[in-house]
Amino acid sequence: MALRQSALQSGPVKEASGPSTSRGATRGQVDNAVRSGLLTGRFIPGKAVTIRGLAAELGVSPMPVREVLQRLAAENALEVKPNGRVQIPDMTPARFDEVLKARLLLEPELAELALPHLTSKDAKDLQSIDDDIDERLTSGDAEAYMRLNHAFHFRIYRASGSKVLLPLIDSLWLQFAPFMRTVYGRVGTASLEDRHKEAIRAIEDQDGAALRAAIAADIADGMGLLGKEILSNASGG
Amino acid sequence: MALRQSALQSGPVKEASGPSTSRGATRGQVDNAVRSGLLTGRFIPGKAVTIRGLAAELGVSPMPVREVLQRLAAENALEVKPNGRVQIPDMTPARFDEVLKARLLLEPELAELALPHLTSKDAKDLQSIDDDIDERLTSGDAEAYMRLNHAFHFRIYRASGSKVLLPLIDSLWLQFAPFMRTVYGRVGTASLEDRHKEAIRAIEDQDGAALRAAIAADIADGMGLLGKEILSNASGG
DNA sequence: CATGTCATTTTGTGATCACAAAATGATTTC
DNA sequence: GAAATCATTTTGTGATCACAAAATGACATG
Repeated sequence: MALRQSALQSGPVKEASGPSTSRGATRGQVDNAVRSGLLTGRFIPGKAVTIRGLAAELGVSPMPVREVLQRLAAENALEVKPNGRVQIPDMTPARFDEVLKARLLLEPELAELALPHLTSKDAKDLQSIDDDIDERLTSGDAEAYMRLNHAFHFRIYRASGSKVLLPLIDSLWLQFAPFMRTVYGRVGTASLEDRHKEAIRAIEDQDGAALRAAIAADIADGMGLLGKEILSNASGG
Repeated sequence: MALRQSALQSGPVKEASGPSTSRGATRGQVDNAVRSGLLTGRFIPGKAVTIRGLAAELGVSPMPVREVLQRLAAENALEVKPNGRVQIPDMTPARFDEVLKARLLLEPELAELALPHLTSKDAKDLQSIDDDIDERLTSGDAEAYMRLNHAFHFRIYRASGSKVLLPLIDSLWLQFAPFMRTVYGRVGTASLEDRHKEAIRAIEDQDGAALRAAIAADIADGMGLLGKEILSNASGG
């Protein structure tokens, strides 16, 4: 089993909704399930993901699962090995450096692009999310923390209306999230600090340079913790 | 038909090679065919791509085509419309700006990362490619030019051994290539100038800053031509 | 002649099947 | 007892099918 805890979902994905819904609904459900599973760290790096297994778990046929796995493999969220097996890629120091570099190049940029579209209501929503995050950090709920941290960042990025940079960043998050989760499992979340409050302040002030700096610092801090861990575990199995 | 000229391939994709080859060979063939078709501009923006059509054209069943299209859609090289139809995305001014910005952020960076791995043999190969490019430019063979220009850039980028930045840049090229081709179809390739010679010189000198500058200038020049065109054709049909 | 309607065709989707490659585990062999 | 071998099971892949949604084009209607 490639999952950390229980199933991604208890029952079949479509059941009591009558004549189903729109085109590609099942694929969309599977895609969402796997994607959010990756982002919250419910998949373990190195573990294989089987088509039939996932299909059974989600109560669908292998077909939509096959397409979704190919899709995520194209985003480098999954790795298709030469024998066809699909697994969550292992993190390596080189890979980690690249992800960090790419994040630092793209995310501050997109945040600044989003800034003009961010209203004071957005700032309040972000504040609310950040409050939740603080709670989860102290309670040590890593999965909830990851979900909320993602929500915080992408609440900002999505405001940009970006159709190019946003998907690139999406791919990056899918790549480091599973590894991030394993680190939190080892060192806990208590020592985590973020620059969310500085980011919110920058949004309220509509200060582009400050927002850039806050996002960059947030990335550097968060990834710094991960970077230390990766060096101490050569091939963390 | 979504193709510009003839077929992507004349006959069936596997035929006289005995018991076929490795796992996922058919999918790989289809993927290569469509990918290189996109990069050389054989697909027209806005035109729909049908699964059965492509399958018939390549002489395979719809199955591997479905997976490949999903894959390319995940890289934003194709667009899955709400009704399930797959088409080559239309270029918009906003999209264009983002692609340009992303290219300028990522490609000079990756080029510099690749620099230490680039030998004098690579420089010679690049020189050879660039000579070919000059020929094609004067002869006006847009498709060959695009293929060679891609080969030039990615010969550099691939040397980095990157597993993260390279796929991101891959996605970007897949996004602007079809549009690029339509522009060349209108204005020709004669007016094209590039900074390839400066890049080669920088590689020979192992001068990181110079390589960055050459790549950035090459991107700005090449995309500048496209940018002027997009403004004069609101929704380029 | 333009417009709305309806039958026909095309297309994407999800499911199932058959097959070969690969992983797994028991068994044999040294 | 460790290692190699072989039968069994699991898994991915490509093909085919049935179905519903959507596109297409003919036709009727104003």
